[in-house]
Amino acid sequence: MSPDSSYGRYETPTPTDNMMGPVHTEREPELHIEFDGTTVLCRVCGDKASGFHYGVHSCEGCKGFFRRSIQQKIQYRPCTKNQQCSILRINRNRCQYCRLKKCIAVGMSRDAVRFGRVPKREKARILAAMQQSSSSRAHEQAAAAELEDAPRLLARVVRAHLDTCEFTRDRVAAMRARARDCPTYSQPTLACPLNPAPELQSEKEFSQRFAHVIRGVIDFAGLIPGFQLLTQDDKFTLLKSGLFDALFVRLICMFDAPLNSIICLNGQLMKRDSIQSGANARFLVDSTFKFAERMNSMNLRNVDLVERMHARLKACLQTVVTQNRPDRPGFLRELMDTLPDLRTLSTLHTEKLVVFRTEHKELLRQQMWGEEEGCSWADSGPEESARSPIASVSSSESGEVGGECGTPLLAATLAGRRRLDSR
Amino acid sequence: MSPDSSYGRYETPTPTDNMMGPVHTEREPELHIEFDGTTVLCRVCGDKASGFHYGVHSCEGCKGFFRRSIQQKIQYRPCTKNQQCSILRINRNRCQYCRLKKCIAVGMSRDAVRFGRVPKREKARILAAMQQSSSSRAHEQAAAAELEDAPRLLARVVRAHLDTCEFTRDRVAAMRARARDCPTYSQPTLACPLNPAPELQSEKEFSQRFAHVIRGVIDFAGLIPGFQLLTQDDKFTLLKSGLFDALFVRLICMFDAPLNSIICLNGQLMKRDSIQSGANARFLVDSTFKFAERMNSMNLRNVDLVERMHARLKACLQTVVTQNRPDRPGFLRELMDTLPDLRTLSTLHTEKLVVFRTEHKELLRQQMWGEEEGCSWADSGPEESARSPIASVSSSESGEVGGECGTPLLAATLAGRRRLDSR
DNA sequence: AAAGCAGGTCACCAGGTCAC
DNA sequence: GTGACCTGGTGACCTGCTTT
Ligand SMILES: [Zn+2]
Ligand SMILES: [Zn+2]
Ligand SMILES: [Zn+2]
Ligand SMILES: [Zn+2]
Repeated sequence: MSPDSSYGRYETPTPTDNMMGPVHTEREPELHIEFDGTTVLCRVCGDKASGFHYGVHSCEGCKGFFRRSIQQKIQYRPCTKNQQCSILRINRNRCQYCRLKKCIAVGMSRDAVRFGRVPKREKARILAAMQQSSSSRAHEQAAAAELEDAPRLLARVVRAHLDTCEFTRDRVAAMRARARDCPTYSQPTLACPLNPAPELQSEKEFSQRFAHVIRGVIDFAGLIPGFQLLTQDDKFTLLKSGLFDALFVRLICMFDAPLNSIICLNGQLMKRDSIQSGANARFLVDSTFKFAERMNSMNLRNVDLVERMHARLKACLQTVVTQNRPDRPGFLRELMDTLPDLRTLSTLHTEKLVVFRTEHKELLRQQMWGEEEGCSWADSGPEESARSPIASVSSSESGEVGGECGTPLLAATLAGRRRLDSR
Repeated sequence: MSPDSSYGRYETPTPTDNMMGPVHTEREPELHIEFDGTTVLCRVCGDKASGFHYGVHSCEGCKGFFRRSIQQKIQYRPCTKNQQCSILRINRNRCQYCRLKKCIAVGMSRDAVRFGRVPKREKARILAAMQQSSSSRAHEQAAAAELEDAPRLLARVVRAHLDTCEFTRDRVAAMRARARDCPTYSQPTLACPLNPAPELQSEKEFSQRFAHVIRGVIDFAGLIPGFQLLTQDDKFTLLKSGLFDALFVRLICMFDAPLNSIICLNGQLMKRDSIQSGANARFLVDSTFKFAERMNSMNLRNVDLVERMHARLKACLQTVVTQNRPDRPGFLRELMDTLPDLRTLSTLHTEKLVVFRTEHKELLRQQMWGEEEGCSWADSGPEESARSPIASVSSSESGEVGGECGTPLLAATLAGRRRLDSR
C-alpha cells in the first residue's frame, strides 16, 4: 500500500546508462549529482541540497516531504494534470502526487539511507565531479565568450588568415598581373602551384614549400578563436579533416581562369590543357568557413561545443557576406553549395598527393612534421578509412610507414606555441 | 518480503553461544563465516565486515553499535514487531532492539574480543573456507551451465525418462492393445497396476516390483541435468516430495480410460467399478515436469538454485509443448493445472500405501531400501507432517518404525553411482 | 616491527518540532 | 502541510594498545 511499493526504486536508471555502454567493468555507483557552482542541488526540485537523504542529494523540503509520505502511508490525490508536473523549487508544493513520484524516480527510498560520515573515496569523487563540472563549464564559457563578439571574432579570423597565408589576393596580385601581361608557358612535370617552376627540379625544395603552407593552415586553425579551447583529440580530428580543404581554397587564386592556367611560384604558367588531371572549379573567396565543415560526420569528443562554434562562425560569415554583397542575398547559400565540390576536389587532390607522398615519403615527412622523435598517434582504424578513404591526411595514415610517425610540429601547434616562422 | 528467509539461518548455528558466555569447548572455534567472493561479510547485517570485532566478523557499523550498547548499558525499546526484525545492511537501523539481539545471537561479547595479529592457523582456515565457498559458487555455475543448452537439456531429460521408465507409451502399447482386444477381467485384491496379477498372490513379488519402479524414478532424478549438483539434503527433500508424484504419472498409462480399467502387468484388467477407491483422473503425457513441483513450500537449503533449475526446466517444457501443440496455446497451463490434482491423488494413494506398508512394513522396507545397515535421516518433524500429513513417504516417516531405518539404496542413488539394474 | 582490534572522534543523517 | 532547525544515533577513520 505504501507509495513506494508501486514504483520501482530506479525508474530512470540515469540517462547516460542506456545510450552508450562504455563497458563499465568497475562498479561505479554512477553518481548522478547536479551542481551549481560549488553547491550540490536537490535532485528532486533543484533547490540547494542539505545533504544525502534517503539515498539522494536533496533539500530539507523534499527530505521532510518524503519522510512524511512514508511515515504515514499517504496516498496523494492522483494529479489532475497528466502526472507530468515539473518539480522545481518554486512549484514543488503544487502537486504532491508528482512530487512523491519524482522523489521515487530519482531513487529516494528508505532502503537507500546512508548513515555516518561520507566515505573519503566518494567525497573525492564528488569533489572531482564538481571540479570537472565547473571547469568544463568555465571552459565552455570562455569559448563562448571568444565567439561572442562578432566583429572581433571576424577581425581575428581575417587577421589569422592574413598572418598565415601567402596566397592572399593582395600578395599574389603582382605576380598574377605579371603573368597575365607576359605569359610564359611551360610543360609541367608536377602540376601544382606550389611547385616553384613548372618543371620539377628539386624534390626537396617542393617538399619544403609544401610543408610550409601546411604549417600555415595549421597555424591559422590555431588562431581561430576558440580552437585552442578544444580538446587535443578534437583539434586533431578537425585538422585532419579540414587541412587540405583549407589549403586547396588558399591556392585557388593560383588557378587563373582567364589564362586557363596555373600560376607557379616563379610566375611561370602551366596551361590547363597540358595538365592531365585538371582541377575544374571556380572558387570565389579565401574563406575561413570551410574549415569547420564535416564535423558532424566525424568522431569528435566535444561535438556540441564544436557545433556551437561552427554555428557561430557561420552566423558571422553570414553577417559579413550579407554586408558585402547586399545585391546577392543568396550568396552564402551559393558559397555553401561549393563545399561538396571542394570536398570532392580535395579528395581527388589527396589521391594525387598520396601517390607523391608514397614516392617521396621520407623526405616529405621530415619536411612536414619535423625531424624529432615521433609520438604514436592512435590511428583512426579501418572503418574510418572506409568511410572516407583518403580524406584524412595525417601522418599516421601513410599506410606504408611503420607504426611510428613523428608529428611534433602538429602537436606543438595544437598546443598553441608555434607561430608561423616566415611571413 | 524476504527478511524471514535470511533471518532463520542465523538463529540456528550456535544456540549455545547466545545465552551466556560462549561455552567454547576450546576445540573447534566452529568458524561461521560468510563470504561474498573474496570479502568476509558481517554476520549481523551482511555488510562488508571490517574485521573480527567482539568475537564476530562484523562491519564498522555493527561494531560501533554494539560498543555503544554495552558502554552505556542502553535498554532499547522492546521492538513493536514481534522481535523478529530481519537485520540487513539496508534496514539495520530500523530496530535497535532486534539489532542488538542479533549481535548477541551471533556471539558478540566483550569477553570474546581477540587482540593482536590473527594467528596463522586461523588465517589459513579462513582462506580455506573462502576457497570452498568460491568453489561452491563455481559449483552453481556448473549447474547453470548444464541447464543452459535447452535442446541438450531436453534430450537428456527425455533420455533419462526412457532409460528409467518401463511404462512409456511405446513399451506398454503392446500389452495395452492385447488387453483391449481380449479383455480379461478379474476381481482385484490389490488395486495397483504394479501388481503382476489382479489377485495379490505374493507380497514379496509385489514389493520387489514396487521397489524396482521406485528405483527407476530415483535414477531418473539422478539423471536430470543439475540434480547431482544439489546438496544431499536438497536431493533427498526433492525426492521425498516428488517421488510418488512421478511414480503416479508413470503408471497413468496403465489406467485405460476406454476400458475403464487398470491394466496389470500380466495384462489382466481390473474394472474400475470393482475398485473401491478409484483414481479418477485424465492425464495426458509422461512428463518430467511434475518432479520439480512443490519445492517452494519446502524447506530446501539451496532454494534459489533449485528455483532457477525449476524455472529453467519449466521454460524448456514450455518451449517443447508450444512446438508440439501449436494448436493449443494454453496447453502448458492446462498441464500445470493438473498438478494439484496429481498432488491430491498422490496423497490419497499414499494413504493407501501407508496402510499397506504398515501391514507389511518389514518386508517392504527391505525391498525398497535394501537390507544394509541404516543411517538415521533427520526426520522432518511434526510440523511438516501437519502441513501435509502423509505426502512424505520416506522410510523415516513410517512412524511405527523405530529410530533406525535403512536407506542405502536411496543414499547410493543420490551419490550418483547406482544405475537402473534392469532395463 | 607488522598486523589487527577496542575505543574515540566527529562528519552526517533520520526524525521530531514548531513557527508559518 | 511545509521546511528550517535541533537532537540523538551512526559509522568511516584514526589512535593506541595487544598479540604474533
Ligand atoms: Zn528539493
Ligand atoms: Zn502532478
Ligand atoms: Zn553489520
Ligand atoms: Zn525489531
